[in-house]
Amino acid sequence: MTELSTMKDGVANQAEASDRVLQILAEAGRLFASKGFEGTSMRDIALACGISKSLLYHHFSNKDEIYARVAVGSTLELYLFVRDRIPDGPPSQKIRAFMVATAEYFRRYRWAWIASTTAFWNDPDRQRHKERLTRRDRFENFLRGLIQEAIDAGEIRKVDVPMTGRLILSSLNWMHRWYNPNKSATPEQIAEIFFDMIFNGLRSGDLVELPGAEPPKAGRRKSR
Amino acid sequence: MTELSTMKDGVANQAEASDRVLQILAEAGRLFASKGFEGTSMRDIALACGISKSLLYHHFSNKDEIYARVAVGSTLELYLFVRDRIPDGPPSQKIRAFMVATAEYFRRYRWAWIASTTAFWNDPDRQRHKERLTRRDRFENFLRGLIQEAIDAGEIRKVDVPMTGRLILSSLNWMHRWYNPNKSATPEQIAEIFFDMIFNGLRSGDLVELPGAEPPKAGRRKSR
DNA sequence: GCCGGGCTTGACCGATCGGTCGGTGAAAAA
DNA sequence: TTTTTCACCGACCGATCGGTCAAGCCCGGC
Repeated sequence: MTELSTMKDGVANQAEASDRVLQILAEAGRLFASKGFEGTSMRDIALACGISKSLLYHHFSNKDEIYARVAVGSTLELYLFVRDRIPDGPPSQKIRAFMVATAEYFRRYRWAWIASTTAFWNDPDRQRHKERLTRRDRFENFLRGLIQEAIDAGEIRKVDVPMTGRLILSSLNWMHRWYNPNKSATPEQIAEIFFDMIFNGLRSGDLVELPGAEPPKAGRRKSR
Repeated sequence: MTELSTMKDGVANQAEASDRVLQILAEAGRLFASKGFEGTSMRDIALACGISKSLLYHHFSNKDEIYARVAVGSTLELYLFVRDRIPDGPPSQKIRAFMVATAEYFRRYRWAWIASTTAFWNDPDRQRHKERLTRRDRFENFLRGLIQEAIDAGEIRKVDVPMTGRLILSSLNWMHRWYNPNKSATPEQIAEIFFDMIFNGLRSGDLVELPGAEPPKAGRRKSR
C-alpha cells in the first residue's frame, strides 16, 4: 500500500479521487483500451458505470479530461515505479530489473497502459501534450542510461544505445497485443525471457559460425 | 513491376483497380493510419481525394469495405512477399532475411501497414474477420518454422519457439511507432541491427563474465 | 442529332456524437 | 428551521456521423 501513491482498481496515481471518479476512470480506461478514444462515447462510459451521462460532466469537464486522467495516471509514475525497483549490482542486471518492473507495471495497470499507448499516438499536438503530461521521456532516457552504463562496464557490446533501447522497449510495448492474462506466464516472467534472449542472444555457442567467419571456438559461451 | 501483383502509390494487391480507386485507397490508408478508423470520416476521405462523399459510395459499398481493401491489400501478400525473399542457406540467415523482407514490406506499404495493424485489434469479431481475410497466421507460423529449423540445425539455442517469434515480431511491429522516414536508417537496416542484437546478443564476450564465468577471450565475436 | 451508361454531384435522412440546461433530493451547514 | 452544497438526472442542443437518392455531366457509338 501507499507505494508512490494510492492505487486502486488498476487506476494509479489518483490519490484524492472519490470512489465514483475512480470507477469512471477504471471503466473509461477499459473502454478506451478496447474501443479506442473515438470509438468510445460518453454514453458508453456512463452506461458502463450505471450512471447518467450528465454525471460524467459533473465530475469531469469533458471527454478529453477523462482520457487525460486515465493516461496520465497510468504513465506519470511509471518512471518512479521502475526506478525504485532497480537494485544495486551489475548494470546488466539493472536492465533486467528495468524490464521486469515495466512488465509489472503493465500487469497492474493494463487497461490504462493500453489506453495510454494506443490513442493519439499519431496526432502530433495531442501526442506532444501527452508527452508533456506523462514525462515518458524520463522513462526512456533512464533505460538508455542503464544501457550506456552496461557498455561502460564492459558487460555488453558497444551497440547503438538508442537502437538497443528501442529493441528492449519494443519487446515490452508490443506485449499488450498478444498477452493473455489467462495463460500461464506472467508479464514479469515474459520480460525475463526476453531479457535472456536479448542479452545472451539466440545463437548457440558451440556450433559453427556464419559462413566465412572464423572457425568455431568450443565453450566460448556460457550456457546459463 | 508485377511482383506478386500490381503495386502503386503504396497500395499493394489492387491489380484491377482504377486510378480513382487506388487514389481513394491510398488516401484512406493514410487517414486511417494517422487518425484511426473511427477518427476518420467519409467526409475526410472524400475531401482528401478532392471528390464528393457520394463518389466514395459509388466505388465502395461502405466505410468498412474501404478499410477492408486497405488492410487486406497490405497484409494479404505479406506472407508471399516475405517467403519469396528467403534465400537458401543457414536457417539463421533465413530468419535474418525474414526480418529484412518484413521491414521492406513495411517501408513500401507503410500507411496501409499501420492502418491494418492499428485498427480493431481489440475487437474480437472484426479481428477474427481480419485474420481470416489477411491470413496473417501463415506469416507468423512461417517464422516459427524458421526458428524451429534453426534450433534443429543447432544454430540457435533451444529457446521457446513462440516466444522467440514474438520477440522478433515485436521488434518489427513496434517500428511504426518510432520510425521516421526522414532519418538515415532504412527499415531494412534497422531490421538487420535488430537481428544482430537478438541473434548474437548484447552481451560482451571479451570481458569478465558475471562472477564465476570463464576468462575473457579477445576477438571472439565478429564485429559486422 | 441523340442515346446510353459510367462518373460525379448536392441535397437530404435518421442516428448518434459531445456537451448543456434546469432541476431534484438528501445531507451538511447555518 | 432555513439555507447551502453537492451528487445526480432527463430532456434537449447543434454538429456531425455513415449512408441514400435522384439527377446531371461527359463522351463514344449509332
